[in-house]
Amino acid sequence: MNDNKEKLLVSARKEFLEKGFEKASLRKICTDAGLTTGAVYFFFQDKNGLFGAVVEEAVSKIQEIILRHFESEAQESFAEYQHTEDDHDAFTEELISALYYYYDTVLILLTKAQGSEYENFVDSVINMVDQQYQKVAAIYASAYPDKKINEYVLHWFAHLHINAFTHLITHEPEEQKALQLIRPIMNYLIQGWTDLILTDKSV
Amino acid sequence: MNDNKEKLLVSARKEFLEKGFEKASLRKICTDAGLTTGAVYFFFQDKNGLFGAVVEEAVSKIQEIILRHFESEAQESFAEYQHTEDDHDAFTEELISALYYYYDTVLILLTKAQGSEYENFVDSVINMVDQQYQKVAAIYASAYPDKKINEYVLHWFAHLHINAFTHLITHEPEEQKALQLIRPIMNYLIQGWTDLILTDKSV
Amino acid sequence: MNDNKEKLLVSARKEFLEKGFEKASLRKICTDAGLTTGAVYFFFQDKNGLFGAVVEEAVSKIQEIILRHFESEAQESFAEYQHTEDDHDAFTEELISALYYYYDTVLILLTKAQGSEYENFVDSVINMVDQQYQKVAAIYASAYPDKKINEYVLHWFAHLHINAFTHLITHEPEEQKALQLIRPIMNYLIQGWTDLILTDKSV
Amino acid sequence: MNDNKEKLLVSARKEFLEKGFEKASLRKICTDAGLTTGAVYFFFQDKNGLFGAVVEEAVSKIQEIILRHFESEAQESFAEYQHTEDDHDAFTEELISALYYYYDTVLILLTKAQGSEYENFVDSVINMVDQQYQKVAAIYASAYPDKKINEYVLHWFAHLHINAFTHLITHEPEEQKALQLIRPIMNYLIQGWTDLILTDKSV
DNA sequence: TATGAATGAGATTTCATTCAT
DNA sequence: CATGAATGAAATCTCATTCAT
Repeated sequence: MNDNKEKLLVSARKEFLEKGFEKASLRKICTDAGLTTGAVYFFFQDKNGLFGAVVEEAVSKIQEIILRHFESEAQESFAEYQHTEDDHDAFTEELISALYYYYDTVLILLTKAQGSEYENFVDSVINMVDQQYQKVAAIYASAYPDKKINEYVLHWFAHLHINAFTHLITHEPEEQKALQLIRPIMNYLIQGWTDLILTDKSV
Repeated sequence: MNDNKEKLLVSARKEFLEKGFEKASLRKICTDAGLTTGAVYFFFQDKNGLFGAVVEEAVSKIQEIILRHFESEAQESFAEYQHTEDDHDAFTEELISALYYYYDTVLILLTKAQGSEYENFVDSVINMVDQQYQKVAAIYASAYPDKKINEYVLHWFAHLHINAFTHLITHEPEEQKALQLIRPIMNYLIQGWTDLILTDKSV
Repeated sequence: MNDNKEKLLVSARKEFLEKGFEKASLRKICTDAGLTTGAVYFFFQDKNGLFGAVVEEAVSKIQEIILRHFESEAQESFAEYQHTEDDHDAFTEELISALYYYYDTVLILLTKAQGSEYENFVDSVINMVDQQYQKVAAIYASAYPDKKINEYVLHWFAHLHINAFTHLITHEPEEQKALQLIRPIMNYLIQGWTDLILTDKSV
Repeated sequence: MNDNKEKLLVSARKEFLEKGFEKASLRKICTDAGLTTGAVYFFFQDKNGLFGAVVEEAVSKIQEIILRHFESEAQESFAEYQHTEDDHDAFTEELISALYYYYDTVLILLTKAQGSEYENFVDSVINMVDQQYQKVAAIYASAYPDKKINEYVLHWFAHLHINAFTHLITHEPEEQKALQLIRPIMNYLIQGWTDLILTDKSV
């Protein structure tokens, strides 16, 4: 890849992390990269395009991990589904690993994307999770005909699931510690699934 | 109170809600209120001052409710503390009531305050909760000498407690429904306290 | 005199001294005086009028002292003129006394009047001195027919004479010390008169 | 150097000379240069930066001349010091030459810099002179043990020395005439040194 | 491939002044 | 006698974007 493009990406990541998308100055990004203002427009469409280039690898990796996990879940029968705790752990670990691999970028995505085309990234991930949750909940529901799904709580849990990760990466900079911290939290979440999301139809 | 000041406040609230603090245009706020740009500076210090005037009532009401709840908790012995579920419900209801009373303003505070002097409002509330949690946890810990406190999870629960409310108000516009939704969630949170925050010292 | 008018003058003097005429804020002046913005326009024409009211007493006193001194000089014959050193001392003392009596106001007049109708006050005083110097020089010249007047130096001396006072008041806050300091300087100036201002016609 | 930058500098110098730093309008400067307002911010940091660019060459030239003169003085013994009148004349001429070379700019610096980063330029020059005067006075004092230094008059003479130049350039637009006028004045100043600055200790 | 220059629209803010009451 | 409200014009500055070279 072109040297200057890489320099631009590096200083852009730095600037976005410091100032956020909107307050980031293209002039400063270019100066820091040893280039001039117009250079950005050779390599990228515009400010948003630059931002996209900064985050796209992390974005697609994260999406890929989540999607893959969901697909594997989807192929399981309900009976199998009960025993996928190992899968779930593996998924959590892989996700954590990716989040910390792209640490700065993920931070940008989570806290500094306002105004950019990725400002809804977290929401979109939550939506993905939400849809998956709905599918899984439907399976559960068909297995327990006397239970019904609490839609709102289901949404909240999708939110919570992702929030557990975002809170972690914004508060614990070390991956190893993060891994230890996330486990009891995930268990707590799983427990909530059965306790909260499925409620008695009679109520 | 002056008529035009009120108009200014109304159109400011509208603009802040639509665009967020930073992208909100004073020009537009004033034009919408039928005034000229400089008028803001008669009634308020500056853009931040205007924002403050828009949110201050809600802010102090919310803080007052939380603080009052914490003080009442502080005056209870540990034995009593076990039986304060009613208090807790009352607190939750009062808070929900305030949040929905100041619906738009709360939404601004939660999602549109970036760049203003209130951009850390949610964090400051979480901190208040966090400190209270630490006190309560210390009481628990002294009651169960073989348990220790998981600090990170404690922080996360403070975050979660507030998040339960913010998620609610950003996803459920009707107060009555909100009240029904929040109850099982609060119970789930309380359960987490004993399950997650206090762990065996031996581990 | 009206109480509020007096208050206005006091806080105006303070503000002008701190910020200078242009940067002084009428709003602040009025607030400090416990009044509102429009009040100034009842008592005074405008900002310049207020400034004028602040300085006028000092201005006319200073002008009166100088003018009176010049008039007394004008009534003397050349022979007498040689012996007016005492007069000169008395003048110097009276001027110093007035300058320190109106200390703050004089400071404003000398260093903070830019932009006001009095921004040329010092220049106008220099002009008065200059004109007097021209008269006196003409008398000298007619007494010494082989000498001619160096016009530029004459101007500069007028400037210097005043500058000696302005430098003094801007650098020495105590009147007594000022009086001691000014004497040798005045002597030095007087000496320059004969040495510098009148030069040989042949040259 | 860029054409438009030069145009900007030219119209800025004109505007600063007419209105002074604070009242100068960037809009007008840019319009006069045939550019838009923002253009200034490509070439310069801000209004102050533009002002700096307008005056910096003159400033450093003037400082350099004064500093060089002081250094050469510093290397002389007291005996030699008595015979440096030629040096002094050369210095005066060089300074006058520079002042008139940068005529407009010097005028700006002397009378129109209020509010800019150069508003204390004259004072800083006076300070330089003052410090040099102190050194020289100390040499004199050690040569005449029965004399003491009059500090205030010393300061005033530093002021006067510079004032002689500023008065000249603000009142006499022709360099040749200026050169003729400054000589007797400098002599008068030198004479004052021995007469005024050193006084009998007994007094 | 990149530069350097410049645009143009917008932003907030300041302030003396006016005027109905 | 004074208030309180509002104006309106101007100010500096920021910035993504464009484009000829």
